[in-house]
Amino acid sequence: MTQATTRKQIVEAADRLFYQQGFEHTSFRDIAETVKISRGNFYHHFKSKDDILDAVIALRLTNTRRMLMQWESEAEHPADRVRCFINILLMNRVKIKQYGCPVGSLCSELAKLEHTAQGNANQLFTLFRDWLREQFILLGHQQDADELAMHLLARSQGIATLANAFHDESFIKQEVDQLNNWLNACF
Amino acid sequence: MTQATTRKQIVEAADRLFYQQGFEHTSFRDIAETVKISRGNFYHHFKSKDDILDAVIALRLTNTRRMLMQWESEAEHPADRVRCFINILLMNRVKIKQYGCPVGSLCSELAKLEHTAQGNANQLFTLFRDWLREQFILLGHQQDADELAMHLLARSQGIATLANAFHDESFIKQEVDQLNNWLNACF
DNA sequence: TCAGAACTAGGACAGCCGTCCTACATGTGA
DNA sequence: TCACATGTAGGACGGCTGTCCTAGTTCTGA
Repeated sequence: MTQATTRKQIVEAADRLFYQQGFEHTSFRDIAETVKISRGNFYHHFKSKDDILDAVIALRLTNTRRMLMQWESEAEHPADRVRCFINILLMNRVKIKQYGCPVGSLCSELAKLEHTAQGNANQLFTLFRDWLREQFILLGHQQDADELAMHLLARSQGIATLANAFHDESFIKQEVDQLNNWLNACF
Repeated sequence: MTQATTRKQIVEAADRLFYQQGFEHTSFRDIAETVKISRGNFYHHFKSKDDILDAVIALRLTNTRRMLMQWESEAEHPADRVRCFINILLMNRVKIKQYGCPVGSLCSELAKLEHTAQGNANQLFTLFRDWLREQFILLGHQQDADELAMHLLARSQGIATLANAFHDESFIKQEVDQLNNWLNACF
């Protein structure tokens, strides 16, 4: 197997496991068993566990950028683009119910660990924040675009946290309706 | 030192450390150094680490109940009581910026660990949920009291998560203003 | 064909984890 | 005063952690 594919498999397994079990709670053994690779062999591809975390965050950043670009091309009207964002709560509701939001839970964990990768992980939030702000500007909210973007991000985070805590999918639907109403009142 | 005081010290130190560093990331050594007690000596007071977690959750439940009762006695009008709830975001804004919400971050972590104490920790959320629902009923929202309670809880969680991720206190103030406006529109 | 790079397996390593044990100190009530 | 419960210190334990090493295999290009 080429280096590229093995490395990719490791990063993708780590991505999944970090989301499901948390970064600290996921050991090299867990990843090794998933990828079916020798435990001591990671260091040919990564120089430390933190290095894997960096790669996972980089992967998520790339995937997120791609998703945002796709939303832009799929939906012409900025309001429809924001609706795409709101809709991921619905689309991922089963996983959110089980594991919460991948961005929020990672940032929370790294904050508690005082981990140096905090800044990198927060870039995931910043990506959404900047993109949403852009859309709100296009909707005529030059003054309060960032405030609206942050408000929407916060609402989404709260929905994910409570849906996870109460293991309740229907709460997501209920709140997504309210978010769409809120958005419609924005323009 | 009597058993009661040592036990209390352990629980209070664990409470603080679990909040600041997370449950898994906090070791017996950490707690032992804080309380200045021998590491192997915990088992005279607790039979396992999970046992300490149970005691910490019990402590938080007691403190929360006391706080809710105090709000009820301090504020006659249900809207003012809900304002007390909203205000803890402001009062605890420095700690929230640093460590997030103690309830939300604990529940998120335990969910990822698939820990048996998940249910106990969620009781903290339920405590607030039931109490808020009660207030909304008194405000004349018999039909959607629980929905409003969950909505407010989710908003608070989101605010805490983002304030923590962006290390931004001012965002809390900004959103608390919006929450108060939302509450005023409720009755 | 063959040298050298790329890759892998498996185990050694130091250190930390939660847990448990034993020996000792302290306090308390008869 | 003394027996006994209560509380404590310190270290042993098995197991897991991330990291590193070495020996062997596989691949690749001249």
